[in-house]
Amino acid sequence: MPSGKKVTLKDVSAASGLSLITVSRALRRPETVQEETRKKVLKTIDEIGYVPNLMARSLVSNRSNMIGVVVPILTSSLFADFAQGAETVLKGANLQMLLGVSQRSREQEAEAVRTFIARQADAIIVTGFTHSDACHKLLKAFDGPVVETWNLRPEALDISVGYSNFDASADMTRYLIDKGYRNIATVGGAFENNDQATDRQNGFLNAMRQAGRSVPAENILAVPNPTTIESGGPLILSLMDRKDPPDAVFFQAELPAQGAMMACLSRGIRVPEDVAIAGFGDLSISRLMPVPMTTIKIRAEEMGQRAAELVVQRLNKDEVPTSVEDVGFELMIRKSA
Amino acid sequence: MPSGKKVTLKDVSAASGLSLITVSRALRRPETVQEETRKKVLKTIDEIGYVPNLMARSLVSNRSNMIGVVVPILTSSLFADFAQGAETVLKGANLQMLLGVSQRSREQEAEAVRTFIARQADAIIVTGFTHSDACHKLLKAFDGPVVETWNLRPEALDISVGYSNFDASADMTRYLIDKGYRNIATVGGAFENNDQATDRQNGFLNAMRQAGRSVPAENILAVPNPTTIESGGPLILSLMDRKDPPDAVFFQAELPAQGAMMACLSRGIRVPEDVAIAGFGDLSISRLMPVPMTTIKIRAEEMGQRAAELVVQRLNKDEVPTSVEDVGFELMIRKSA
DNA sequence: ATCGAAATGACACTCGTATGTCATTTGACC
DNA sequence: GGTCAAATGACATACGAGTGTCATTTCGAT
Repeated sequence: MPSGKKVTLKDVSAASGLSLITVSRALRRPETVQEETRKKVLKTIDEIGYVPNLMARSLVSNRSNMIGVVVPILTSSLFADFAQGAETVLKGANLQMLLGVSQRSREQEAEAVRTFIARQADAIIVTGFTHSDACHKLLKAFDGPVVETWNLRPEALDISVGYSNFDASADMTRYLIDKGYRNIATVGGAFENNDQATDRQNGFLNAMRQAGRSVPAENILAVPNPTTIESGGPLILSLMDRKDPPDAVFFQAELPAQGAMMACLSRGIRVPEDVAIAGFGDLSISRLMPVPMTTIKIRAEEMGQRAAELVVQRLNKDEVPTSVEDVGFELMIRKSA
Repeated sequence: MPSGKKVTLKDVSAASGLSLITVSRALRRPETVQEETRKKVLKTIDEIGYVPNLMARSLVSNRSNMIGVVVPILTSSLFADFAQGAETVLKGANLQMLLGVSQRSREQEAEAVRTFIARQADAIIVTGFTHSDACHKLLKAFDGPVVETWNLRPEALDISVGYSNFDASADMTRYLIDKGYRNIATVGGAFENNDQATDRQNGFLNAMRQAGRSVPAENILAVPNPTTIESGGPLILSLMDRKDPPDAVFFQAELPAQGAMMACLSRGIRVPEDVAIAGFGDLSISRLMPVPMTTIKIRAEEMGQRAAELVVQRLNKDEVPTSVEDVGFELMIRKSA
């Protein structure tokens, strides 16, 4: 273990022969000390390797400069994009991101939020609007900006940055209907504690209803949580084995859609001739697949950036004009449907 | 902004009518207070929503329970897996992960490390062995476990957990040679400040040399940093347009390999008949591609877990038997080469 | 009622940094 | 040598939690 001990301001003071106060001033208000003194301090700091203790500083200033961010999982491109977007903006504002992973469990989300609060985070960014009572209470009592992301809902706690999962899903469904598909199945996933997934499902059902289409129960399917590329293949193959197979399948998550397409192609099932496939999420590979995927593009990185930007604005006491920001989505009509 | 003010132990004391000391004891050494008192304290805490200030606690205990982790990028499945692995283990040990993204820049890495130290992180986990002088100095002076990951190198600072990029690359190269490919090209990427990429390149070159194969300069290619799925297609198409195109291309990164395969297939270039493609990284889709990808599996999540586990062990003052841990890799021989 | 132990409280001090008030030193200028 | 401002220093206090020492209160057992 590389070892040195903690070097404090006091050590800098001792090593430089200057008083603690002067050293402190040289760093915090350089204009109040002589240039020469300041240089001496900086030189000493460099020599003995002093790094200021931000925790102690935070205790005094009542600002930790840390921002808590909760994501359901990291190992999903979109959430990684989101986290990366947030991290970039936060770093630019000299803020440290605290990352928590909830695994889509309300308890883990609450635990992460509790930890952020205990660590004196200045703001908290969470995914979705579905929280446990405890978590809700914590966030409401929290003294700082709270951003809910990845969806739009009326019951926002404070700020929200997202897109309408309901509308996105409904738009895609309408597109499929307009395209003339008559036997449309849908595959949801990761419903637990997940308003995004629920809204996607409802968006589909609503659009179908509005078009006067009934949806037989066997056309509403789901893959286990977390959604993976592996789950799509077996599912669509079992669908295609039916005597009245669907002519279109709308996957409410991208990975299973990709897996489904791969499975179809390797079984000689043509996409979209034999079955159309639509996804949700638009990963970078989707466009390059053997049959480019028709899907919904989500601006995950931008969402992370905006969430962070709004936090920064709030913390700087600038007003935040709108507290609900819709970053939108985009139907990517390609070949697969 | 949800608002409440900071609630301190003192407030609990006031609200409960108990002295500060008793409240403190009720929490820290429950056996020294009466059961009834303890309950009263807990009830008050719940009522007024007290959350302990871990920063203040850390100041005294000299332990922040935060662990800094630097990754080059988050938006790469493997690094996300790695971070997720680390996060899971750290959370299990009641440790908070501080995530820093270096974008493969030495300066940003150094900056992240400096921040971790300033925030009193108890341990630091970095990617690779290539650090700026400043960063190296910081890590050497750091008073806590330092883990270098994603490679194995003799010049480790402290602990290291990784696999041999050199060997992995060399193994794949030998496999291609043994398979009878005679005109093998390679595509590297993200070489800047990246010992992993460098070692992969050298592993290839070394294996070729040992097999008595010369590698013409035009067979050594690179994609820009960061590596993307988009870069693979144009590159392999230009290769295949040569009058003496390679019969195998070893991509030292997975995404360009995937992009290359997709591009070939949509151009009617058969894989592996017209050109074999090998990758490095084995993302979950690789196995499911139209032509399953021959590649090298890296245990990214496990690497993150082990790095975190070793940190936890060290912090618990248990001995860490080996300070160099090889998590290995695996050649995944599939159809594409 | 008395004794003793357990429970609780009071006070001082620590961690590293920051700041406000006031005192002292330094140096330049006349 | 005297004056004044700038630079520096000393001291106290704060942030929130925690500990050590010692004093006081409470309560049960005798």
